[in-house]
Amino acid sequence: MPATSTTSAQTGPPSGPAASRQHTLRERNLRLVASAVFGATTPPSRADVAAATGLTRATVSTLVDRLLAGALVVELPPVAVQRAGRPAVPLVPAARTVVGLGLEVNVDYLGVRALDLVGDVVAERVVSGSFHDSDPGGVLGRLRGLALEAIAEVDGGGMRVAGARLALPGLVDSRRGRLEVAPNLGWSLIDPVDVLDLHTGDGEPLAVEVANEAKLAALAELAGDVPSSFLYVSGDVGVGAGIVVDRRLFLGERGWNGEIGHVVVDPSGPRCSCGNHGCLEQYAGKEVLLRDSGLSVSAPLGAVADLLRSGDDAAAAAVRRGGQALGAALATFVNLVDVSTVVLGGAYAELFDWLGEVVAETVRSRALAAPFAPIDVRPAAAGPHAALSGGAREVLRAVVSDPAGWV
Amino acid sequence: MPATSTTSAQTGPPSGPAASRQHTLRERNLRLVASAVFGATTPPSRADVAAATGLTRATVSTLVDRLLAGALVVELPPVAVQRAGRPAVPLVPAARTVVGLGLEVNVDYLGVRALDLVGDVVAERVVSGSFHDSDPGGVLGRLRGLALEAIAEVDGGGMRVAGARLALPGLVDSRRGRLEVAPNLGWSLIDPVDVLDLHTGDGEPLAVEVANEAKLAALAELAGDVPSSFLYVSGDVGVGAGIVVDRRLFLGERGWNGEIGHVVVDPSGPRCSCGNHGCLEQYAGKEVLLRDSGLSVSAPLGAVADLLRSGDDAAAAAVRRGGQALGAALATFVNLVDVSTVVLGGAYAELFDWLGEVVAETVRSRALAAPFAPIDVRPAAAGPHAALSGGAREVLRAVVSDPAGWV
DNA sequence: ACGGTTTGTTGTACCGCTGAACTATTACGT
DNA sequence: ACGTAATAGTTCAGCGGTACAACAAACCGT
Repeated sequence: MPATSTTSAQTGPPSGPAASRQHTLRERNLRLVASAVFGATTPPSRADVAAATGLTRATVSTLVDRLLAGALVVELPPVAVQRAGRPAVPLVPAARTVVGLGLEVNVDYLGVRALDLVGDVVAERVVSGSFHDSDPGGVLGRLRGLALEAIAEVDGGGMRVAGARLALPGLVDSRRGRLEVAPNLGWSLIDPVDVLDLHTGDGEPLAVEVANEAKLAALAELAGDVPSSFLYVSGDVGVGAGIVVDRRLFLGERGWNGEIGHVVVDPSGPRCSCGNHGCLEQYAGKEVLLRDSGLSVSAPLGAVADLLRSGDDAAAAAVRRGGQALGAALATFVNLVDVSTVVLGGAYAELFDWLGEVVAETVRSRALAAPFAPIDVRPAAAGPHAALSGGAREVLRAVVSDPAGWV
Repeated sequence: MPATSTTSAQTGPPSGPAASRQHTLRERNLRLVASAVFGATTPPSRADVAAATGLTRATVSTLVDRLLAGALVVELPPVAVQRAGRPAVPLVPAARTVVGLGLEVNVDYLGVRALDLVGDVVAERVVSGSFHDSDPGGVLGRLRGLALEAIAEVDGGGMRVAGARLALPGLVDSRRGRLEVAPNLGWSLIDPVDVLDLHTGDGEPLAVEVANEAKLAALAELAGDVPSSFLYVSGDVGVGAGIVVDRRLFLGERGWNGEIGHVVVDPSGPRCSCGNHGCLEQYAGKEVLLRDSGLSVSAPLGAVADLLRSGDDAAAAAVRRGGQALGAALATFVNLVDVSTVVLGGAYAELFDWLGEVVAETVRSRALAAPFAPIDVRPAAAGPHAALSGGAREVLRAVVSDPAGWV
């Protein structure tokens, strides 16, 4: 439609929320029903869903039928409950029908993981390596190979791939799918989506969105027993964070938030690569912890844990110093965004037994809201390569929150 | 309805989003139309609204009729535009029909302001004073008196009061309407809504919500030409902030975010009342700026401006030091929440001519995202007592975003 | 004066939810 | 064994709300 150059008002094009038509009701209620089924602790019946959502059983029935047709939900055999009345048909997320793909390139590994709606891993490829100052094209080509294998496997099982998320350790413009800079990879100004050029089994182009690694790892925590709002801190060479409020990522203006690694802990401290002095990374970065423990910066973090277990003084001091710095930076973080739970992931999860208490004490003594709402510091519950699961989950969340597009 | 003790599923009560029925469409589209009229730069016609929203002219007509009936919108006389066709009827927000009430208790004044949908001030009462370590009951009683005067005035003009927001300089639990603590007032654990006990002209109880002063002041900036996401920093005795993303306040878990005053600028700095060392308030708080300029801590801030104008060295040094500290803290803030515009309000707006450049330079040199998206530092555009306008605007925003409740 | 153009209104069709009646399937009491 | 109560799920008329198309209103240019 050409611009009809209607004059007068400058209300602009339909930019904001769209008009609600009849089918908008369908979409919204379909999402409501899907959320009720996917979010329930016990497989609910249609009647349960009706009670939980406020819709009538009639409406729920038609909506559930649609979800069944789309293979997002399946019926379990009616369970004989000791009670009068027709037995209920439990509804559960469908296994192995629709999957989300998580992709990741990190400093020491790259990988792919496919999750289905139940949360099961249905395909996975992870390879270790060292990707410091690596060649983006080559590395992404390898990742593409892994992804194609996973897609083929998933496709062979008769499943559909709903989409993919690529996790990268750097500043990502999610909107344009562009990596601005990833210092630890030595990458800058890359359009990884073009390089990956992924397609589903039937040739359709596969939607790949790019996001920061720590933020997707944060989302992986939602699979476990975690409050609806928390900070997730991913300790690695760099230190990044994801802010989750109400089970959703808070991204700020462009998704470049959570850069806790460059909170200045002490302006008279050592110089950081970012140009400032005394950034958190200079106290609690993985390489610093290794070095101050008397190990090689390329050693695995488990070596520090081994030293700590054997009572090594240098390692204990390094971890103590790092923990205090991390606690101080987290107190600032908590004061600025107001979240009462902190999840320590990555290297910090591995060292939690020695690090947790120091961090918790420091945060609690410095956070303003601590007297009113105690701050919980806990280790990450998601397994290794959390960003893979987080990315896959995010794809599936989009499916559940807009089932209309998949039925 | 008693708990029917239905067994099986634990989907719980209808807690999340409610079911969408036919009238949900109405509500949503009514909001859409209202937003189109209220957000337009030029008074739009029904046809313009239809084009902007994607609704048909028929639907827009019926919805506009409802807004006209509810006196949220009025028609202007058709303007003879030099063009073929029937002249359009411009629609504008209705003046002096519905008002929002902003209330505030601060350290050196208390007041009430009533704004109508056009943004005009239709009633205002502000009294100066010193409320350091004051008696909550007495002060809130005085505020109640001012509010009653304003309500009577508004009511006499035939307007309806849609609600009220109370701004307080402290930690507020917005959900429960409770003030946890306001150090500079010397208040703690107050339920101001009960004390105020406000009613509209026709005896209905008036909904009063409590919020932090800096956050409401931030919302006042939305009246002017400001990007949709920004940080607002309110410099006074304490230093607070509001985070606005997408023209909405980001509140974190409980609305206790933005406590930039206690970002540690230098851990070897002077001790702060919060228990830490080297908090921003110890460098850029109003009293520190006055003291370091060689003035009494109770002097008005204009005195510092006078000294600066006359080229006083001590004042210049104090402001320079404060500006650098503020810039450093803001860089941390920007790194953690990702917002590319910083609005300096309160004392900092008054001193912007001398402070702005130092702050901007410091932020730009330290914020990680600065090379990719330059950070704009600007003075607040809202007038004095910004929180009053922000609170009133917030009430009206609620009306516009749910017009169904007011027609 | 008359066709062309844009605005706003009227009436019909259609879509999706509700509510009530109906069927299906179990438990329980006699 | 049989009827009654209880619960789950389905069917169908009714109704609210939007779209679409036709129409009336008010202006322009020639």
